[in-house]
Amino acid sequence: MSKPYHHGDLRRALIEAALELVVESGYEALSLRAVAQRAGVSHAAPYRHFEGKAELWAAVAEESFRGLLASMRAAVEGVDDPTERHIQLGQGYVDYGLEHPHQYRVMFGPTPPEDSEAARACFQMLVESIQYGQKRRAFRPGDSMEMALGAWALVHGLTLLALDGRLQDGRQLFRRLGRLQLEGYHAQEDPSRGYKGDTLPD
Amino acid sequence: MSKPYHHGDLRRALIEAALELVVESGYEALSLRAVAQRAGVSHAAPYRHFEGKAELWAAVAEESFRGLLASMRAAVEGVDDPTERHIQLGQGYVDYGLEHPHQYRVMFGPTPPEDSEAARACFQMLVESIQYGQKRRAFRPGDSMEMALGAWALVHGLTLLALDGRLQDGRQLFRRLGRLQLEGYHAQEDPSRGYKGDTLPD
DNA sequence: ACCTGAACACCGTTCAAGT
DNA sequence: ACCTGAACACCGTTCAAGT
Repeated sequence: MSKPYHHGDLRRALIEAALELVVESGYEALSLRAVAQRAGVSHAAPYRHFEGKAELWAAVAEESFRGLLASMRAAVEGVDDPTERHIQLGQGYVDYGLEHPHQYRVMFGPTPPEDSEAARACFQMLVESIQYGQKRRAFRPGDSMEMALGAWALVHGLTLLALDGRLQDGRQLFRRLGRLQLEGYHAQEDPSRGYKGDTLPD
Repeated sequence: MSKPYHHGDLRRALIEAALELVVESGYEALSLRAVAQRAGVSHAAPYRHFEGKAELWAAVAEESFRGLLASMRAAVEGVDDPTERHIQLGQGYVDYGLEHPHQYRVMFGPTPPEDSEAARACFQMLVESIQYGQKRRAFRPGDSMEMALGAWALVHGLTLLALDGRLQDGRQLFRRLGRLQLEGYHAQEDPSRGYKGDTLPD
């Protein structure tokens, strides 16, 4: 009989082993040979399932993006107010990064996955949160993708600065800075600021 | 006679060699052995001047932060209007990152320098730009360090997303998003938003 | 089809030995 | 004081050989 990781799913076992390694020993400890050893196969075996180190890392990143997506989804669960919802979404993002520092480094490290489905879904959540606020006329009209990129840049930047030890309390800081950014996003009645009610997208 | 790099400044020569290597061959090619070879010494020689790879990388990062500082200084040269000045400052930041992608990755890579004088000076420029705008009552009062962190997170996040190929035109995008963030920072006469003229710091 | 073991060309780091 | 050369324990990747 074949061993557990020979159920035709050594690929899966290697990803699991890589995730464990990265969580335990950090970003730098992730070597193909160590992963293979943990999975109980020879150091050459992974090459039957991945083109090389980069592809295994991309798989770990994809897996982690799914975790990020889940954290964002959980954070907005049942929140209806557009501003609160958007803040919660950012909070879910920052929280995931702070709680999974090594994985976050893999996700945005030197070898980011090129076509990550989960990463796109995360960004899509930000875009939809903006559009939701625009539909309710809580946020100003405008390019929702662009405004979402601004939100992404803020949470991404804050998360990385916090992980680099350049921030005191990234979580608390985000709550305040997120609200501050939203002040710029809020609908403003003053016409001199360019608000035009009829340019709202559907 | 001793060779050029033995002028008691092999340390300097190693940093130069490392910078050249990182610019030419990128972030991943930076190995101690390659640096030593380029400087024309044995692979063990660097250990007389640096504790190890991390310390050499930190030196390269410090050098690069000085370049970032210069780019920011040049960008605000002669700009008096607080809003324009702040936008220019961010532009100088983003531009440096986009023009020196590999160095930027070293600066904020897995081994960020712990006590970087130049990095502190960069952040200080952001803080002072906020305070300058507050003094002229162009920006709302509030914790200038916190507002500067928001600005830093935005430019840092945008730069990294652009370097990861997740953005189309980081430069143009920053101009628009920088202005959008500043809308939140602008002084607002509406008292319901918490503006209090007398809480301005000196 | 899938995995192994040896091999190759690299690493970072250490250390006795040279000048 | 400063550098070298050999050595050690690691890498990623390739490939003939085994089952």
